[in-house]
Amino acid sequence: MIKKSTRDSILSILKTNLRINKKLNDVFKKYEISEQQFNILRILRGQRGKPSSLKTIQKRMVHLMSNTTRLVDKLILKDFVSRETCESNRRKIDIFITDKGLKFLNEINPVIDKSEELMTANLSEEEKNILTKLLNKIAV
Amino acid sequence: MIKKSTRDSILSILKTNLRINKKLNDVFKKYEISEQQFNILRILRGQRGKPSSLKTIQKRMVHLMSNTTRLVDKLILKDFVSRETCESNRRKIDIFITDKGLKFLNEINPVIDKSEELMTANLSEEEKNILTKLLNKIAV
DNA sequence: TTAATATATTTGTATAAACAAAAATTGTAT
DNA sequence: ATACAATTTTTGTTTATACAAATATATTAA
Repeated sequence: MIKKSTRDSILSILKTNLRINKKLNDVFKKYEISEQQFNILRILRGQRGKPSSLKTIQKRMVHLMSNTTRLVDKLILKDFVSRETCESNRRKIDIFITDKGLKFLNEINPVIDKSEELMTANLSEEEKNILTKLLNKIAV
Repeated sequence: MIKKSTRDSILSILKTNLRINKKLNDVFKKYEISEQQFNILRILRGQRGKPSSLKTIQKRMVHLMSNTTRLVDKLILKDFVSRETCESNRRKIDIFITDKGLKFLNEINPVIDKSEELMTANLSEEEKNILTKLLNKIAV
């Protein structure tokens, strides 16, 4: 028999995740980008000019999924990233964020940030830290 | 500027959710059922013989999504649920769990329960309760 | 009764995801 | 050098998801 505290906590995580995603997706939808595309842009920005390979992006993505290729395709269509084959290892491709991509990020990022602050507004600093600590002990 | 505690806590929720889903999906995959189908079966079992409409199921589902019809289709193919139009309101359909569905649930449920207990094994009772309480204050 | 509105479900369609297999390149052992 | 394995990316295919529109029935108001 499963403990009530266990079931409740797991269920709360799943449900809270859904609520968060819903709120975030409202923003993403408004800016006509998907959450995954947004995450890729942020990973690329973090590189500060250095290129990333698909593999690197994939490893860092929150939603590690198979089709980074096609996600990047879509970002290229929007002219948010560029792609060229890596000189030193021609299996790899180098992916960069463009100025347009950076500009877009600068526009949407504060909106996302504000949404996240709002979502956690009922928690104190300490509570947020406790929450993070507890979550990091789950399913490790 | 977003607070580190905010970003960390939100990110922890998203990532923990992914880890949990991964573990649960391992079980679901082994039993050749999807998480959503499993949840529908549990909702139906909770009815103890009383029928549910699609609407009812949809409202109770963790992943409230549009296509409950097609999920039920799949459960019918497996002979886990039955469907008939409601006599008193012919817009509705009555959905029941079959004996085969119940038997299946009894088989997979303890495996899921055990997986959930394992995932939260690093937390005490009290910690799990705190976690649930904190999560329920987010994105409400 | 008829029309308008609301409710419940189904269907169509476009997009995304999961997964496996293929293709291209590199590294290694013999 | 050749063959074999490993790495990285791409492609194909099946299934799932989101969303809108369509269908069927019921309810309400004139």
